[in-house]
Amino acid sequence: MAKSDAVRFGASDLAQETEFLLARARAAGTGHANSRLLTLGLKARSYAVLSLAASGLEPTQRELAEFLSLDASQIVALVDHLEKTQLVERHPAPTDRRTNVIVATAKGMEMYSRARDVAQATEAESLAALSDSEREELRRLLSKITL
Amino acid sequence: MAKSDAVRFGASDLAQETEFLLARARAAGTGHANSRLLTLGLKARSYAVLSLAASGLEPTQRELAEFLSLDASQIVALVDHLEKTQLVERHPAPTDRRTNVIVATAKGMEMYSRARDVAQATEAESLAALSDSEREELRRLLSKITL
DNA sequence: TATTGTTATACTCTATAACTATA
DNA sequence: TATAGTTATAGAGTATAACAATA
Repeated sequence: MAKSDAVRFGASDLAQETEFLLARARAAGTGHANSRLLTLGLKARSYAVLSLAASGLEPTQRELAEFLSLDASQIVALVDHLEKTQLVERHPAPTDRRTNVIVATAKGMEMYSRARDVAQATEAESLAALSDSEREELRRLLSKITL
Repeated sequence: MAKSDAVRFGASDLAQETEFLLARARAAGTGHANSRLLTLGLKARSYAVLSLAASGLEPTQRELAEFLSLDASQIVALVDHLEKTQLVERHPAPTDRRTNVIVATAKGMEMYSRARDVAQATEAESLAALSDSEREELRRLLSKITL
């Protein structure tokens, strides 16, 4: 049985469900991104944290948890790792001593620059079947339902 | 700090990445679907298996693994559970005694009918921000990159 | 030799609760 | 009382390798 025989299920009810297509697309996309980013010692999740740390927006850990749909305790582990590799730092917030603001170090900024190139190349590959205007439309629709 | 303060990151580079939006949309969608389907004793993954079992396409376990992007060993557990609750049956394939074909029982067909209604209602809710034509366009774009 | 289904195992991810220090 | 961060832990999801039966 050839590996591509399962394409016949493309006609199934399931394959018409947007939720299923969404899950399938992101499984493929995240898999791709993880294997590429791994060459830089990052994964999709630590890349996301690094990106926000490098944004200049000075996110707190609580904000990272909310925006990335992760639990606060997971952010601790991710920031621990990024801090250990000296890509980000925890800065005490001047207004609230309970709060840490996460900012990228110079090394982190440089790593982010490289990682973003990798991420964008990966994305282009994942969306290779779409035209430029279709990619733009997909992004528009996704941000409409998710932001 | 109010919970919705993290929307300010909507302007970040990360929020412009399709991969990130994809991951976010499916996390919300699968979460929704799981909690709704749980009232029927199903999850998104067992619903997907049941759907294909009920399709009349007679998938093998290997085909289920491939089409659902899951490992063969995970299919074993999912089919075990669905078989234990008498929603599907393993039928020996006439052409190859190694192979099982997974088919829905009468009870499974009836359950699928109800579960599909739930899944479609959930999907409509997840995509509430989109017009009908936008939903159709999103589905078209996703199936283009994933099938 | 290769493949289907199975079992076992380990690793990652995710969710929960409890604790501390601050507010 | 409530919140930010932390720790610990358990459950779910995922990946890998090895095995028996069959091709």
